[in-house]
Amino acid sequence: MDKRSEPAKGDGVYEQLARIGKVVVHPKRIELLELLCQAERPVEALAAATGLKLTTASAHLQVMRQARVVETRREGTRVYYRAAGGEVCRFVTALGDLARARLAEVEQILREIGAADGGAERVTRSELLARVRAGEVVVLDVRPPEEYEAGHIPGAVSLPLEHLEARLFELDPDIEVVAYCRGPLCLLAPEAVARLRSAGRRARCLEDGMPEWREARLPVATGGEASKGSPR
Amino acid sequence: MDKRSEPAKGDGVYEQLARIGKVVVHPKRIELLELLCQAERPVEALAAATGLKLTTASAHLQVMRQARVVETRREGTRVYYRAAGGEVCRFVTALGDLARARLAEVEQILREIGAADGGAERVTRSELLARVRAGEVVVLDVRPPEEYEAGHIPGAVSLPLEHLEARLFELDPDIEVVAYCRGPLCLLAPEAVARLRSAGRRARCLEDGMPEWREARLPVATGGEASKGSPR
DNA sequence: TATGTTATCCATAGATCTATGGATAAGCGA
DNA sequence: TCGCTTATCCATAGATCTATGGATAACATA
Repeated sequence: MDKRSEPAKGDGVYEQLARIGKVVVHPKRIELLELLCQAERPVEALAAATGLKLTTASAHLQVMRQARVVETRREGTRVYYRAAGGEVCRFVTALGDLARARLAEVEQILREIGAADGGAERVTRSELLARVRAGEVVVLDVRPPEEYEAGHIPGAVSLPLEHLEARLFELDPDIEVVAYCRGPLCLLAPEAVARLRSAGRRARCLEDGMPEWREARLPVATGGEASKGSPR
Repeated sequence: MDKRSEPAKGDGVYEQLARIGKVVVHPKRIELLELLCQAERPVEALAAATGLKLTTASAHLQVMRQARVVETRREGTRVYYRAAGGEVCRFVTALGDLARARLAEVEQILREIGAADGGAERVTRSELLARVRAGEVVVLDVRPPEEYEAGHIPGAVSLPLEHLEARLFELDPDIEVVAYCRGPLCLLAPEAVARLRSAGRRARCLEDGMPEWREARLPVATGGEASKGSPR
């Protein structure tokens, strides 16, 4: 008669799968999950990033935790949430791929917002590897610093979108820029490329983003940049 | 003011993803989707297979259709539903993988029902390929005939679980049997293996099932068997 | 111990979802 | 055109989900 304990409820396998499905039925939860696939964050930051009230965000996170797709870590008075493993990111990626493939609306929206501008001209991962090795391009990580620190392409420069103009001088004008961000649905890199181009630079987006890079088993670096930033 | 038309509703990208998420929030819809990843079927068959009333099944299928994860084909008075593409199956697979990885309950349930019995002793796809080439094993497709016809491992014998005992004589007792079914969550192959063993045969399950085989880009045959069954 | 910060818990009103029976529609064959 | 089969549409009652404000809990620090 154990009816209140959270883990069990329906005992069929499909009821269990639906527990996870529940996570992706709400737009904000998908957004949260995508953020958590980039880096861990405290509740407050997640609420701010998604435009949710603190209590609402917390409630959503509880749902996700019950489904075991996120885990937490406490640090003082703060609780850091993170994706509970590679399968989680793979699942979100599969969801995104499916949506892009089947829902014309998605591509449409991406186009309208301008994210699709680089669609035909994205750099493949293997091309990037070759050209970066040859010193022909510089790689730009335009995500927020905490995501960069949680994992980035080795050798990439962290330059969050909001500092792009201010720190433009750091980039050699004669070398092409390849920007990347969270993934195909993320607008950061396309926006960066647009701005770089209007500043007269050569710039392109990388195909996909960090999760896909990781998934391709390519090397990932963590922590701050060696050359700049306080190593705190 | 266009508020009733189905495709648009929320226009953010995440609202669109949630349209698809909605499909997997209900256990029965996941079950339907998994069936549809194996073969197309008319509504009535789907209702029967999942234990739903016709109208309820139809309602679920409408939801899935709105999300564009299934497509239909009309044949006389019957409407055949099918998964809307490879991304759909990939998505369901990712969901299953995630559930197995994160929800201990799933493995637990599978074990209880007996599906996990072959866990440690499943045959990998590459091993199967090698041994079947060497003529050391016979491959058994224990799914319903319509699923076999929609796509099976080349050379596999169709022997639906319910006919296993009746047609046991067709199998050479001296050669090992490798059975496969829909995937890691499907109970057909494990059950078949259990029965074969209790009949004194050597038998094992293939890892995963048909969708994963397909996903691995291995060859897939369609239609009935060359040797038996009307070729209609 | 008192205070402030960060997050969770709780109750609830309003919105959304599900199952179901009855009516309707689309094909098929006589 | 008249049944007959298969599937969809419609209205609805009951269940479930979401957002939110207020209370509570867990820490840190003075």
